[in-house]
Amino acid sequence: MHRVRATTTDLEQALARWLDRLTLRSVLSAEEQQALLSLPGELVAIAPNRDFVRLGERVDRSCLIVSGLAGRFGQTRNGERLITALHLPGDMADLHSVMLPDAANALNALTETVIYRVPHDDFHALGRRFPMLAEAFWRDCMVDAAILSEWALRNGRLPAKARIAHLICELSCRAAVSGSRDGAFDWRLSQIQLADVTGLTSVHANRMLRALREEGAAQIKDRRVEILDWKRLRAIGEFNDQYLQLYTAPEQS
Amino acid sequence: MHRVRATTTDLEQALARWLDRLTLRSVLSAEEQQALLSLPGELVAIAPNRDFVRLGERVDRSCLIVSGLAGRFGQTRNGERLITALHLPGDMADLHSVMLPDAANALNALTETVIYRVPHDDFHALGRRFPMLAEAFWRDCMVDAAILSEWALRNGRLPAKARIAHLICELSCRAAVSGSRDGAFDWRLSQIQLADVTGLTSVHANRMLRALREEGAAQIKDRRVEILDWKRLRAIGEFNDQYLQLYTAPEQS
DNA sequence: CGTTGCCTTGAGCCCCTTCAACGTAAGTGG
DNA sequence: CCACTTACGTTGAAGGGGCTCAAGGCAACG
Repeated sequence: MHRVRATTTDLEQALARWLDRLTLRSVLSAEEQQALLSLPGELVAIAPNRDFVRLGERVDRSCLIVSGLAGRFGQTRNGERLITALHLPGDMADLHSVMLPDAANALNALTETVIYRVPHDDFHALGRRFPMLAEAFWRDCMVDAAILSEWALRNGRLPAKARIAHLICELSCRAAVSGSRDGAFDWRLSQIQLADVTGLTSVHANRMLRALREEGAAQIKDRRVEILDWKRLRAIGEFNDQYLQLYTAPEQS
Repeated sequence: MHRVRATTTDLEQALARWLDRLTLRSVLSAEEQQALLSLPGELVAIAPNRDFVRLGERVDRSCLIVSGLAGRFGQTRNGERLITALHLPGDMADLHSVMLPDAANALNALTETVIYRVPHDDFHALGRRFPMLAEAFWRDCMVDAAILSEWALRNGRLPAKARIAHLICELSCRAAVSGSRDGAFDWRLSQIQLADVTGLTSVHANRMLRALREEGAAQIKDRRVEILDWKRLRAIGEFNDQYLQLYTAPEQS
């Protein structure tokens, strides 16, 4: 973990994406938007497979994912792991820590990842100065909670193949490849990590990926996923993007 | 569903409990506390097994559980259900709907339940007048999210018996029977509902309950659970109450 | 050019499900 | 007070989805 220079455009892009996420569901004035984009912080590069928030640690900053991919990890006594959240560039991965600074889960870089650490104090200051921003933060956290709730249902009640199909659909939507649904996008998850997201073993995840490939739904190759038949994949995963709240018209409240 | 009279003391108690929940983690002035206790609303009794928030519905009020027990339900295409949250008296079951009014999950009365419907407008007004209350609301939602995250881990990576033991431990803590851990408390969940919480079938939930009874960990009888050996139950369920945030000293921020 | 991490495939087993039957308690209407 | 219904709990037998264990392949990397 070391400080990073020369990626300011990446940072601007990530902040802009987060702003997009917020304005998708909350109404923010130009001044509020500018204040958000001016949040101070520190760019840090994290090596693959390293925690940048450790379990039980008390944190005083939240992490915006600038590039790469991050996961929230839970772990049982005998070392089995479950990933309870995935965070793409433009996600404020642990905004919740502003309210609950004692990390109940570790945050781990699943690939080479660059994060931007923003002090909690600045969120508090911003929220106090602009109540609508405070609302937007709260709302953003609730979207993450809605995703988690969907994951609980998926991992609790869907069979293995459906779980994987569902995840592919979700990441396709969140990566905003949209437009043509039959397309391809970056897939940085190893099969081991995929298994940790879906509550399976990597052996079985592998077999289910094969099944999805053989029936022409989707295939993963060279760190990319190709969606061969969106409708079929969506049907297998019983996927409905409503919970992602992507089309919630923000309302003045 | 009909209006209710004559339970004003129950209501006061439930509001007081919710206030306790909040002040456990947030610092609130006397004025803020009074404002919270004065929240307007409507008392409604819900018959067992009835939804009081329907899937997809747009809601404009949040529900405080006054008495009874409520569950948040997810459902797969072929009708399998999963309960992703349980709410006891004193819980504002869908405070999150203040930020996301489109219900992504149904809320269901698991027993005869009385709720107190508080208009979203009043939360907004309160949050604007008292920023610390807005923070307390946000924080309260994050505690529910932390519980959900733990449930995802439990249902995704623990075997059946451990899942049930874990749930019993959690509800024991949340019901605040505390003090002596080896004790008894109300248990209103049928085995079918227990299975829907833990992602099992009721048949297997039944067998695991028998196992827990036979090894002297806990037993359920006549709508009550008796914890026979707290340490053993806790070990079986790999339970650690940290995620419940019960001992988080509230800090001035 | 050995090491390391990940993907792939096979064989056998087990936890949990499915299916089915029966018991019990509470409620309901005659 | 008694048939009838309904909901829930209990138990057995059999099957399957996913796990475990094991081996081997490939690509990247130092």
